[in-house]
Amino acid sequence: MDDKTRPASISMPEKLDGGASGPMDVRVWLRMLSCTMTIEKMLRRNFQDQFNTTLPRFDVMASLNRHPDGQTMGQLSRALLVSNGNVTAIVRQLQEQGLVEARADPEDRRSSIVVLSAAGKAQFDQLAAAHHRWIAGVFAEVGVEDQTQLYGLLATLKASIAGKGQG
Amino acid sequence: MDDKTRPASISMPEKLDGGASGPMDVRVWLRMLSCTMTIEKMLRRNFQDQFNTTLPRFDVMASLNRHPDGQTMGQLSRALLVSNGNVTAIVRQLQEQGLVEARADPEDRRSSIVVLSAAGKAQFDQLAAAHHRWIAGVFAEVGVEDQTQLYGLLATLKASIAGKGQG
DNA sequence: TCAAGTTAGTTTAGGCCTAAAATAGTTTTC
DNA sequence: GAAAACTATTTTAGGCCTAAACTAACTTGA
Repeated sequence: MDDKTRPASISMPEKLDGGASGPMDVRVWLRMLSCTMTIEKMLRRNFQDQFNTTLPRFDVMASLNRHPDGQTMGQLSRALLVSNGNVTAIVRQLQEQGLVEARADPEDRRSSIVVLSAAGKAQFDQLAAAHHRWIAGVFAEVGVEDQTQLYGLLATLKASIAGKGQG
Repeated sequence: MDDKTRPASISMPEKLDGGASGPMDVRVWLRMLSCTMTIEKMLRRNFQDQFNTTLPRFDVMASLNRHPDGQTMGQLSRALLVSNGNVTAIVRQLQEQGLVEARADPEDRRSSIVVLSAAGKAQFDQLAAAHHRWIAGVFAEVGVEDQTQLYGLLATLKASIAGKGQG
């Protein structure tokens, strides 16, 4: 295959995380975007290569794992912040693989309640362990103090975002 | 339209940024992911609503703006960390709108060199100004000290990522 | 009651993205 | 100089994602 098709799997987008030019807020944003995209890309690739699954499917399974009684499509959509139609497609795939099951909602015939199957739960445990290993690898050289500080600063950013409209 | 289709435009994915459970590194990752996705979503929506364009197209234009002599498809692909085929499609769209031009590479007939057109440059200036306003809005309540600290911590993370393989 | 409005979910059209295969041009090596 | 290897790019198949249109079912209120 043409190996140039695939960007280096664990390198930073140099041009995106521009050196030291421009206003500080934009520089922070570009660096955060660059880190996030790089990690996300690594996760996607690892999920694909090692488990033949995808990050969005993992996200759905993780959400269902936190809700043993199941969730409706709408609850999944809101929890994961993806569109309703998108959830439809992802859940359908998980259903085809027997990883989740849908049962009728006794209180609302429009809804069905999606739950992790036994097979899904078993697979999720493996996925979650691997996911944690991968994240730990990425943060290996960030001390726990720095992690805590980062966590706090991101809370500040999160609050700032919440306070802002569209611009 | 069904307004539930569209997730709240500027809220956080509660379930993703889980409360205070799990290992610190995963918590940091989920919070960073959540902030990044929220900001990215806001940018996409604003680009769409206010300029009828998209973030990837802006990224290509930004890269070309930094390279007045133009870039080949491969250079764009590497700079933006997206696949070659993807660059092909985005550049084609920009070409159709007259925002970029492609000229033959005199030294390699396989390549063409893409440059921002005059119209493209003019539009980019507007887009960049708006982009900066939006980012400034998001970081409005994050003090410059905090921004600097965040920038440094992300550098640490970036170095940690670079030091790690696939897991 | 029953029409109007609301809500849950699916479908559709279209953009983004990747990996892999295919095409075309360039370089290397014998 | 020609075959082999390599490189730049495009094409294709398929997953992710959204907004908007649509269907079906529930709720409300006169």
